Amino acid sequence: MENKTPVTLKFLAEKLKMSVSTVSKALNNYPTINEYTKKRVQEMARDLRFTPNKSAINLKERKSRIIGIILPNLLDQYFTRSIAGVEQFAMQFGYNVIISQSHDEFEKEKQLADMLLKSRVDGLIIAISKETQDFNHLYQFEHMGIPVVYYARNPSFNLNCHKVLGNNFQGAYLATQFLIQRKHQKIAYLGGPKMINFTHDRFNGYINALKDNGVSFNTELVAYTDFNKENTIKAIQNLFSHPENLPTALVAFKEPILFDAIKYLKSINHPNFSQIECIGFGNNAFISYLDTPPVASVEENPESVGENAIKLLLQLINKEIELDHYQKIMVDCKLVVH
Amino acid sequence: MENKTPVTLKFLAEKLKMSVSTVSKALNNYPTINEYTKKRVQEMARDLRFTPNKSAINLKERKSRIIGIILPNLLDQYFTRSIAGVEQFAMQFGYNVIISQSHDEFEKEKQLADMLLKSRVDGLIIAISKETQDFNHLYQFEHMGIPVVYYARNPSFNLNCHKVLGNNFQGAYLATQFLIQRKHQKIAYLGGPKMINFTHDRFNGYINALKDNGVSFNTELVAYTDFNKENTIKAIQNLFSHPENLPTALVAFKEPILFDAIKYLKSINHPNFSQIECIGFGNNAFISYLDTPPVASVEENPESVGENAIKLLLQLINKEIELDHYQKIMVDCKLVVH
DNA sequence: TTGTACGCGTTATCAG
DNA sequence: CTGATAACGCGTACAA
Repeated sequence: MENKTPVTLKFLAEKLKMSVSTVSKALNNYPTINEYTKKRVQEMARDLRFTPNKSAINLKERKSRIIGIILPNLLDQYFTRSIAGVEQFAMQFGYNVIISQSHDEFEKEKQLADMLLKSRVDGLIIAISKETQDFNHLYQFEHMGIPVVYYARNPSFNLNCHKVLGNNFQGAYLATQFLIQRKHQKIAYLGGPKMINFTHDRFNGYINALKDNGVSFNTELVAYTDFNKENTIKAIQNLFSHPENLPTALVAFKEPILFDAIKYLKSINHPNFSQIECIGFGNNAFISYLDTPPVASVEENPESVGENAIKLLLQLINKEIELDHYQKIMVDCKLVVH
Repeated sequence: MENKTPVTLKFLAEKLKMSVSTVSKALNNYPTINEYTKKRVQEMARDLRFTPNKSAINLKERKSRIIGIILPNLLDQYFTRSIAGVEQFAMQFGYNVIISQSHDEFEKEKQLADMLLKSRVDGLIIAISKETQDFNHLYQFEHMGIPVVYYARNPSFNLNCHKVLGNNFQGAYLATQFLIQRKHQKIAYLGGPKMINFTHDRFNGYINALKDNGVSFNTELVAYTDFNKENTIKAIQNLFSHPENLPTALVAFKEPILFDAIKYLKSINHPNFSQIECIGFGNNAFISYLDTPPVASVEENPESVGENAIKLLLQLINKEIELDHYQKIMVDCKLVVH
């Protein structure tokens, strides 16, 4: 099946003994083209499987109808779920989506940003890597008039940018309040890496829920970990090391980490294990398979976060919102009781 | 920050009072350009943040250095894991990757294929949707000389194409053999949707392991389900409905389904529950949190499947392998004991 | 060593 | 109703 000559407009035109412009117009259903001519052209195009070259169109139109997404990790369900929200809306408005993962590395993120810039995406949605402190690779986009929406992960506080974020404060507040209503007074908080700045918001939600409900706060009930299992165990050991302040409940910043914690407590046969009630962020589908599941989960609605991000981005692309009129959208969490 | 004039080669040339071609050559480090000129051009390009327009280059070079990936679902860890293998290798050879999900719908898959075709990807890696029977949308690629590698999911038997598949036969064989070695004689097989054709391979692996080890086969020990929990429960009820043929072990085609099965058996307090040993395909990371985990998992090495797919695709792109010299690569599974 | 001219595939303008 | 022509941004033979 030789294919020396790609099927282009010119090729069709030669076959049909017409001009390239007529062929183009016929295919695009211009009203000024004779019906019979249209038929001929369109049939020939179909038979020869003519496929318009998007690069040529992009070049001409000076836009690509492509949205770029950069996210840290496709193995994290939060992000894959968020994509669904983006995709659906983008498609609906005639945009395609390029998904790429930074693996939480700054260098990789920069590389991906450059590639998307060269591809002249019409907009970028990004959840920054945990290493990202410098934003030059992203400023470039705005410098070229390409809108960027930061989502899921909050960049440094004083950065002027468009953001769509989960309401971490409210999520942690809900969780803590729920546990208080279940008569817990010693509620521990297990936080995440401090450089991920939603850690603070969640902590504040926890603190405020305590305060608003008249439960006293105790630093012995707070510990931090990262995504490393051993560090989580250390943190848990810490939390449970004060006999006069033994936690009866636990709020954790992320579910898999919570699972590690539960597993550990169970493994050491913690005396009050069966009374301890836990809540984590995530609402992982696997919870239904656990024998000692968390009492509830903070559902972060990542699809909705993605949807809000793409909606905002499309408004920016269509200039319904000024590029430098920075928006901040918060998506509320929901408490799901198991 | 106005940006009326996009920074193009022409723009740079005017600024520098040189010709466009000189600028182009300088940026591409042509040996025929004076060192001093190069310096000037490159500095100016950097200062003005010149970013080459990929559409223009694609048009000129008649290729995009982009690989398209279509897969059914980003929520399935098998597929997201497989992407890692593809990405790494593609990047290394200067290719970028466009990931898109068909949501296991034929129409969506067709739509995505068309868009990738228009984008003139240099190659396509696809795990077909479960609805895909017709392959015209994929033939188009080969018709235009663009190689396609089918991976993870096996298209209909008599389709001539390049394939990279998990060795499902071997995986099921390993699992069954392992259970036999642990003295099981009544090993049930829980298969998946019949239209997903690896179901047959796995069943054959099961059968052959039985035969090779002198264990008799019994149809009462075989049932099929899909991804619906209720159907799984029905299948399990079926398997355990013959008192004279009660399974003591179970091989399941996919882990989440196996978890449903285990959960059900536990919920009804099946008398010999604690003796039953199970193995499923997947090796899900959450297994470590289960109280009654499968005794082992069939690790399908999706990263390796992805890696083999991209390697093959690159060979096809580089014409190291003829487009119509169809290849079939099998990636072995590994048994992981928990 | 640098510049000129052309073409990649498409669409839009304007003339016929 | 149809066709010639220019332009989008870039790379490269060929000319100077």
